[in-house]
Amino acid sequence: MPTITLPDGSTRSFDGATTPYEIAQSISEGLAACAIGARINGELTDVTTPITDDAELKIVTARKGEKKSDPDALMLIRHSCAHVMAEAIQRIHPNAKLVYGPALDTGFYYDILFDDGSPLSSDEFEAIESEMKAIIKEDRPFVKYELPCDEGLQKLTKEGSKFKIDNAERAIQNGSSTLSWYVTGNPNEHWEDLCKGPHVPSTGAIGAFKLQTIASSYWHGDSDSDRLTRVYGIAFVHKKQLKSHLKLLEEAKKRDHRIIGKKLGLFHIDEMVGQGLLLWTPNGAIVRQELQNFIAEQLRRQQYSQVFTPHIGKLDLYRTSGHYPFYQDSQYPPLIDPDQLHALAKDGCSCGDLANMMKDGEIEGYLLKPMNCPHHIRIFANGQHSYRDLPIRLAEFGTVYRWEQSGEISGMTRVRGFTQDDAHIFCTEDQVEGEIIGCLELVNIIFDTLGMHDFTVRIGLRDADSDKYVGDADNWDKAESACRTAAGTLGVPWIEEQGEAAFYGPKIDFIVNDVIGRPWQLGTIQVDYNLPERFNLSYIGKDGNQHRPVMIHRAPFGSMERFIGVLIEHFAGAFPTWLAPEQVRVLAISEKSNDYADTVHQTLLNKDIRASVDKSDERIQAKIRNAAEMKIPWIIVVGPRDAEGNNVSVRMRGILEDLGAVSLDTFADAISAEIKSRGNEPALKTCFPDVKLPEVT
RNA sequence: GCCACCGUAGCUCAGUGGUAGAGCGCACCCUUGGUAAGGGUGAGGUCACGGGUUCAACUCCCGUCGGCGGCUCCA
Repeated sequence: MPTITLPDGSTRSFDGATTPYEIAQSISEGLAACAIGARINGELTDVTTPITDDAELKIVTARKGEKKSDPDALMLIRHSCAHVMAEAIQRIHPNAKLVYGPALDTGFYYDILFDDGSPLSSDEFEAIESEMKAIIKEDRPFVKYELPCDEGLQKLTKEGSKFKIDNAERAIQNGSSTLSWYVTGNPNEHWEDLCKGPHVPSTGAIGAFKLQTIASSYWHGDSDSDRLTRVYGIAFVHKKQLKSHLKLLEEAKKRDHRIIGKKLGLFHIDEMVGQGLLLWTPNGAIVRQELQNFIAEQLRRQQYSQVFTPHIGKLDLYRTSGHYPFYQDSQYPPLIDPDQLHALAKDGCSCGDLANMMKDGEIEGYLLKPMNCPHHIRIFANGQHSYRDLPIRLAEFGTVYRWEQSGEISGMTRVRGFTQDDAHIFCTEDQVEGEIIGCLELVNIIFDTLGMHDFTVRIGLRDADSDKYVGDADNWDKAESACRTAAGTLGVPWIEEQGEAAFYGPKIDFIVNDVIGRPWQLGTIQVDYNLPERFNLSYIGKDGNQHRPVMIHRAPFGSMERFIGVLIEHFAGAFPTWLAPEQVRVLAISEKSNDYADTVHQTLLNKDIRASVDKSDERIQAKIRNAAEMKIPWIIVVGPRDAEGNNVSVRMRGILEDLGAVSLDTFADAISAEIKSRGNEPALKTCFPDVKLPEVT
């Protein structure tokens, strides 16, 4: 007599074993018709999964008209669509070996091995899609059958797919008592796949789908293992959702910083200079400089001391810090001391010998710095420090170089040379918490000013069972609790991850997503017990004895490159006035107004506004369009009418029409105030108090 | 680093085994126009680079470099 509790709290009793489908039917035929799955006691299941005991039940539905579908419904549909796709692919490529095909938040994929020398190409998408459509049209049921593990393994062994055998073995290892298959139709007649499920009741429940891209992956993510072909797709309850999703993706692509960066002339990556080595072009340099000025201002307020250090340092420095040779694979090779190089050449040293010497660290020379900390440490170590001097906060926009894997390099977000908004704080154990809070305050101010509220905070804690960590347990506990307390001051949700700490201390990371939904770690705050030890740092305490300071590494925005890359996408290139490379463009109505346009231009320049003037012989319509395309926040149009009254006619980015005329001085002062206040005193409000900003930019 | 795909004018892209095209941009000319593309003319390309096949390669094959999408990695 199972009693079923529904999400609204109501209960229903049944005489014997039942299923979510039967329960849905008992509620209404309409509900049953759109039921595609269920959650039984929180677990996602088929609609046909038997219920024998009391349970909490949620019926997962997919209705054609709904605007937004239940995430559970999408998971079911996508997972089922992966099956349909696999069946379609195997119809076309009978020898394709299926590996693994899960649903994702963003769609689904299936990993497939084509070992008969006929790799899949996206040219075949159309053919696959039409097979899939046929399967969906047939509306064949997803039928589950189970076998005992040994019997199931026997069956798989007979079929001979090591991938499926592996999947089954993993399932058994994870505690499955049986193995299950899903047949798309009638057992022994139609296509089947080893699968834990759950699935939609029948293929017809897959409302709309599209194959997206073809990529590659490794079996088990192991680069020495089989290379698989991964086909990505997306599926929805109905066509309309698919259409709007595809449109969203298209819009997102337009925000891609690589596209906007080119169009707005923000940066350039040159084949001749090198992969992953970013050239900041004049417009991008302005954005970076403004942002650095802003950060530097905050650092001064927080009593940081700015330092400058060179881009290279002796290998010994990095031997002491441990960066060399531990991280050799991700560093540019050392610059060998010229004298030693000549001597080695004279001795007939081969390239192989040299490579081995480098590997063993037996050479003299310099390293392009992979981190700024060793230099900053040597600044601290130069001289004696009293506890009264602490904390000492050394800040630098320090450029570092790392040999990132060639396949990883992309746009501004993954590069080989980048400038961190770096600082190292040397403090006492008791000061750690306050210093972390200070770092987070800075993060808050800057994210807030930029309107970036969509980020995740992750605290990396140590794994209590591991002995890979340096520093004593008490200090770790203190530092970890300091991270928690500090994170609590941010006012955004944060997650804790055990075992994610660096070996030398706990950390706080900030993660944002780019337009394509890829997560990027921006900044990080890390407590470090290791380097002070390695460099034997000390300060004189109240007791007159030497004590070891604690170090905090913090680069709240990570690198200027990645941060601005993300920022370009955040603003879709439409930077707020204070950051915009070109803040105002003055358009002369005709040649007759060129002189006045020059006057206006000069007035703006005198107020430190980044303005330009367009005196080309285009019509005003074209000039406006050109300026708008460049996402310039303010366009002012000047003609004889304006010249007469010493006015300017104003257009603001984001508002489609002409706002009307305002006096030149009023405008210039208002823009100037907006820039100086970094957007806190909007010029629109000053010049046109009645105009309201549209909600969406 | 690995796999798939791609590389044609400054940009976006079309194209073919017989030495190349469009739109935008650029230059010049006409136009002097009050709020999101006025008109005309012209200049620009060793078709990424290096080999090979061929009577002939931008096109086919191999390699290198670079891009893109993944996988793996990111102190």
